[in-house]
Amino acid sequence: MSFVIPTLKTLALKGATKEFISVSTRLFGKTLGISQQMASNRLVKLAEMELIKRRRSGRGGQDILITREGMALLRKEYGDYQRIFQEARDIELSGKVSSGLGEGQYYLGQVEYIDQIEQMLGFKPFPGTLNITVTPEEYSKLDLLPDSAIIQIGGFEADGRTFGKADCIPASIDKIECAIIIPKRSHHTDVLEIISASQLRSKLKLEDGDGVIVNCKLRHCNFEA
Amino acid sequence: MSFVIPTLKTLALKGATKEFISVSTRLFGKTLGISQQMASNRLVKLAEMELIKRRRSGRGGQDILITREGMALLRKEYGDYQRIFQEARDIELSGKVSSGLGEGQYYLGQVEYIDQIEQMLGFKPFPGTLNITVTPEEYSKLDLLPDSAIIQIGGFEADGRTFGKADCIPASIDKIECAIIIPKRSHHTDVLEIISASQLRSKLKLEDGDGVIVNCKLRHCNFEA
DNA sequence: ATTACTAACAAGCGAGTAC
DNA sequence: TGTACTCGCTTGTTAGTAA
Repeated sequence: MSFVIPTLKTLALKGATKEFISVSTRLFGKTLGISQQMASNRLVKLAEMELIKRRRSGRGGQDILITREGMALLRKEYGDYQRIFQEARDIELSGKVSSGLGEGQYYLGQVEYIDQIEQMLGFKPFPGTLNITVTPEEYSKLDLLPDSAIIQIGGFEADGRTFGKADCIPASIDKIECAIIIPKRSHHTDVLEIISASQLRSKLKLEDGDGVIVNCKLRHCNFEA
Repeated sequence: MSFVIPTLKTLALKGATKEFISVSTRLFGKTLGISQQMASNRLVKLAEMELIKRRRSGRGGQDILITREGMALLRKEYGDYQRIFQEARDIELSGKVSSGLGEGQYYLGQVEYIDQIEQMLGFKPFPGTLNITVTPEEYSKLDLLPDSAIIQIGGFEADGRTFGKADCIPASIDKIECAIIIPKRSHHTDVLEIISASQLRSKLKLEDGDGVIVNCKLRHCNFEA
């Protein structure tokens, strides 16, 4: 699957990031230095992976648009290069405090999750989340994070039910240590759920609609064991 | 050769950009999701291509450092992503006017070169170059340019001599149209040679040591024919 | 513990071709 | 024009192993 990134990148450079662009397999193959057949094959596979959307256009042609997942892949790649050239400005997400129970809330009622969070993040979470509504553009900044910045919370089974996995991203709000928690299954793109050792809403005197900035913590990545 | 970029990128993320880092083929393979043998193989090939430098370190280990050529490759890749995410700030190189005959000068005495420049760049070059001394860091910004921004001037033979190729990059200085000319063979990393329709030195009233900024022109890239 | 060879296998690729 | 299938050939990959 080593062709995925270069192929996607080439499509992105042609402008398939925002709208459908017309792509012929012959010309596309030429720009990639491969045959028409392989170009066709790659587009088929990319479509199967749901990294691009394809649409037939009159007399045999086709139009291509990169999906959200595809863009997330490219954005992560971009983040890598920013880090290489040390222009990785800190990743900050800004949004507004909002009410409503998120799914992350649910995690804080399960002992297995609480124990994992305490062990992995170093604090015992307050049993409640602070919800922050962000724009999809802000949300997509999370894709810039390297894998090393993401802490996986494992799922488990209890009472015959399965409890899913979640990603945690260590962060801070107004210098207060916290973490973004993202349940693996559910894909919102507009609300961040924040956990912390204390109740952030009262500690920071936040009310619905107040603007907040979440600073994601980056760690240096080393070889894995 | 599709492994080159991902392998180099991984090494860069580990810190092989500035100094030798210790790399074991087993662990390196693990981070790349390939076998120890393949990791070894890739490092050998990267070294053959002179994209990395290798050095043995005690009891079988090895140290890796990415070469200038390797970094140039990564920087070009980085430029692509900047363009995808539309954060491609204009590429500007700043330096100081200097004297001395550059090699580019030589091109402007050959009719075959003059004709090509006029045809490709749209102006008949003044028979002399403006030399601009830049830091290696500034110079390396040229690696961010996409291939589509670079115009190739072909070589030729005459009088039993071979005359080499050159790259031209359309640019401007103080809104005056010009181009950077880079002979293919010679690798300076500290002086830019500028050609233009008129004598820039007199037109812009420049003297040795004056600071100038060269703005590279980017064109939109489309599918090639 | 290393690195890197060889041999067997798998995956990637392009030519030819059908639609 | 266009896409995409099958079929050989080539290349990439791993296991086993030597150093």
